[in-house]
Amino acid sequence: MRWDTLEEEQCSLARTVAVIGDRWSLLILRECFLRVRRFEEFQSRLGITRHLLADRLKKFVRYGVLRRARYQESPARYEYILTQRGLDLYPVVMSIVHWGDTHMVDERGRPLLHQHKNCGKLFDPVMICSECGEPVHAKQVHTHPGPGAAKTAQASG
Amino acid sequence: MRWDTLEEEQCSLARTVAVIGDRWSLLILRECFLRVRRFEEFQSRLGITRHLLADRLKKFVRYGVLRRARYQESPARYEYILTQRGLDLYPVVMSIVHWGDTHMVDERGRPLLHQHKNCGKLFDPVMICSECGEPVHAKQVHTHPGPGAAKTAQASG
DNA sequence: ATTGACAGTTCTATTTTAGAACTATAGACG
DNA sequence: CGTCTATAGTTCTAAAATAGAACTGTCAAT
Repeated sequence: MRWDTLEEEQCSLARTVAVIGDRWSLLILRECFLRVRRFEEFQSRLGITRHLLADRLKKFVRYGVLRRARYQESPARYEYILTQRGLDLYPVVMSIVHWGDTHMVDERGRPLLHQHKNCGKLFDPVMICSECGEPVHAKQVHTHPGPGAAKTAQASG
Repeated sequence: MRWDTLEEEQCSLARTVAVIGDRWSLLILRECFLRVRRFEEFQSRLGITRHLLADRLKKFVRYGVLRRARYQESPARYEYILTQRGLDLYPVVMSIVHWGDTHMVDERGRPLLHQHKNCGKLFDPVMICSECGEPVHAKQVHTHPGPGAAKTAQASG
């Protein structure tokens, strides 16, 4: 398997991994959700090399996760803003953060707390079933091939 | 930033990314949730090089995501089984799959459908607030420094 | 005695990433 | 006018990670 064919796989996980499945992409995405938008700010907060940052931002724009918006004329300056497609990655980011909060914190506790504006409380994300509303756990799920499944027996998810 | 210090960052996302934040790790994890447990089966399903597979499995064992269990004596043979810590990564995997199902499918549709055994229906994962039970979206969340926050202003999530 | 299954390890070539320097535009400073 | 700073990149070489293939060791079956 080559990485440039990853997005062509018959697997929604593999295709998403083609977009966000490397370390810098996920860290850049974190910054996006913390309202960072500009090249210099991404670079200085993350310590990423400018080369890679430019590459990853281009990739996100290409996949429609970010859009490049001019915020100033002469000299033209651009910032990177989450699209709806990018905002839809929020559950991915939050579930990653939540696993870290649960399993990777040190004795000092969580680095960041999340407040739900709607109810005002500090919260954790919970994954529920869209149909019955109950929390879903790995062992309660059966998978079946869907319409886009590969013909041959193949890993998909 | 060097990758070996990623897990020491004051950020639950960065620490989790140290565990699962590369392409092969996420694909291996997918296979784990599809009940794959053995070296040869991971290798043949994924096409990953044996070198990297051995490396990633060791890393998962080191982080407590998988445990290496002997399933046969003479010759000793081992398989890799999700721990509770590993099972807790299910929301991460499902949210990635769901984003792919929403934004990356081709005209044939989803490769895989998910059935919730409890209610019997095909479902999508939905992220809700643990406190009020309502779906949570990016723009409805405020973040605050927690007890484990770095002293200096720093990106965390 | 040979083959095959299984779970790795070891080796070299290629690709990716790190780290630093460089480019370009334009306003502010003196 | 000439220099400095801010911003958003691009280009270059060195180091690290990954790809791809071959090899190791144990034991059962033929």
